[in-house]
Order: sequence, then structure tokens, then C-alpha cells
Amino acid sequence: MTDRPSGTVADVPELLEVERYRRLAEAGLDRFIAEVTVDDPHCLTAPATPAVLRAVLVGRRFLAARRRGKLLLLDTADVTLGVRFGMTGTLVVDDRPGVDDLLYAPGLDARWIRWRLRFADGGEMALHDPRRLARVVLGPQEGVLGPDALTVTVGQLRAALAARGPGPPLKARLLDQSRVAGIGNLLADEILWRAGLAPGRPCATLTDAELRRLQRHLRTTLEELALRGGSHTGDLMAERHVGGRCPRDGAELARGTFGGRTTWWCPAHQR
DNA sequence: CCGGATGTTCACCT
DNA sequence: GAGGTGAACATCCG
Repeated sequence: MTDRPSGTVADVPELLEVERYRRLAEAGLDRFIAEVTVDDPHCLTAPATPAVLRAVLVGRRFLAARRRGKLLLLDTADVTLGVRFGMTGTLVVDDRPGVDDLLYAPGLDARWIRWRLRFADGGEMALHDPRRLARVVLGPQEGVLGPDALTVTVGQLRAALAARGPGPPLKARLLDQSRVAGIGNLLADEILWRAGLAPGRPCATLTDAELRRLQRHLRTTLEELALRGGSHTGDLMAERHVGGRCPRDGAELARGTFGGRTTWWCPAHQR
């Protein structure tokens, strides 16, 4: 299943991974759904129940596969099914997983299929999630999410970072999905490192030039890492350990906590 | 054996 | 109200 050397960190779903799942989900469009099976009701968000899901999906088909941040959206003519992947979830369509390998779950295991639907043509779409952090939502509130990080404009970013005072740490604000949607812990560190901005910088104190720089690096970092293969392919990745050094200037990286997540940054060039 | 891990939500603090 | 913290979820890895 995997050709990745053992010991390498694998794909946890941030924006880039969910975009891959979305593309995979397009293989499931326009195929009539014959059966819905919930192997683990824990993955359903109220008021969805196995019976409700069957009622709204069986006999229907998905017409579009969209994504906003880390949320996958599957539209039928009547309702939209939302899927959140947590830290270990992946989508499987016709036995093809969305990623080659998952952190803490090398390869697929039938025990960890939480939800699946069978198409009338015999194919299947399934949610695979060892840690049970993924969720299926009926009619998710898309409006609670901020603009998607891949296409956020400078104006939208300015609004997202606004605060009454100096505001919370920049990184905490970037991780807030209601401000900007799609940035996870690894992407946040990589983007801030490339943009030369310190994670603890109060988010409302950025100058206009810094704001534009951040927006540019948001887009280019996401594009570049998408080509490389995912959120874990950043330049900073190999140095996320005690004694790790900045690939740009060789300074020893600092470690701290922002927005509740472990953060690595270069105290020499990130200001 | 123990601590930590890339996400989200919630209860509980300050 | 705004932010922060820690827990919970369950598994794997160093």
C-alpha cells in the first residue's frame, strides 16, 4: 500500500489532503446510491442518524464535490453531505484511498471503515478513520467557515486578522477556521516561516506590506506543497525537533505553543 | 512504558 | 466577550 520509507511522517488531512479527497470524490459523482451503511454511529453529527442518512441518500446521486477549508461537501439535488476528516480520516472510492499512507494507519483496515455507501453499479465510497475523529454532517453550516486559504484575497485576509486591540498571536488566528479555512498546524508553521513572520506576532499589528506578503506566501506555499505531495512536504518539516535548524539561515529553531499547537519557528528571520 | 502527534469540540479558566 | 488550557477521541511511533 505504501512506498514511503518507514518512519516518515505521513498525511494528516489539512487543506491540501482534503482537496485530494475532493478530486477523488469526483469519481463518485452521478452514480446512484443503492445502500448506506454506518459501521460506527459515533462518526455521525446530530441530527444525522443511519436511518436519516439512508432516507436522504438512497436512490439519489452526488452532483458535485466541493471543498471549503478542510470540509468536504457532497451535494445531492436536495441535501449536502459534509465530511470532516479529523487527524486520521481518508476517503476511499472504489477501493482507492485518498492518500497512499496515513499517519498511525499504514494501509487500510476494514476495522476502521466508519461509514460507507454502495453505488448501484457495485462501487463503494467509504470513510476510513482509525482514531474516530472524523465526522459526517448533514447540511453543514458552510458560513461558519472563513474564506478558503487557497483563494483568500488580501482584503479578506485583512478582515480575518482584524481585532479590537493588537489581537491574539498570528498563528492562533490562522488556525481559527472561522477566520481562514484550511490551514492546519504544519501549513501554518511553513507559511509563517516562508513569510518571515513570527507566530507570536499580534495578528492585528501587521503592516500592509506584511499582509500582502502573508497572502502571497499562503497561495504559493499551498501551490508548491500540493505539487510536492501534501502538507508534510514543507522545508521546515525535517527540522521539527529539538536542535533543528532553520533551512534558510542555520539558526536553531525555537519551539513553543500557539493556538494550542506545537509550533517551530526561526527566531532569527521571523519577526 | 511513556509522551507526543499534523483536528475538532467542549468545559472550564483568566 | 475574548483567549487560553486541557480533555477526549484511538492509534502508532520514538
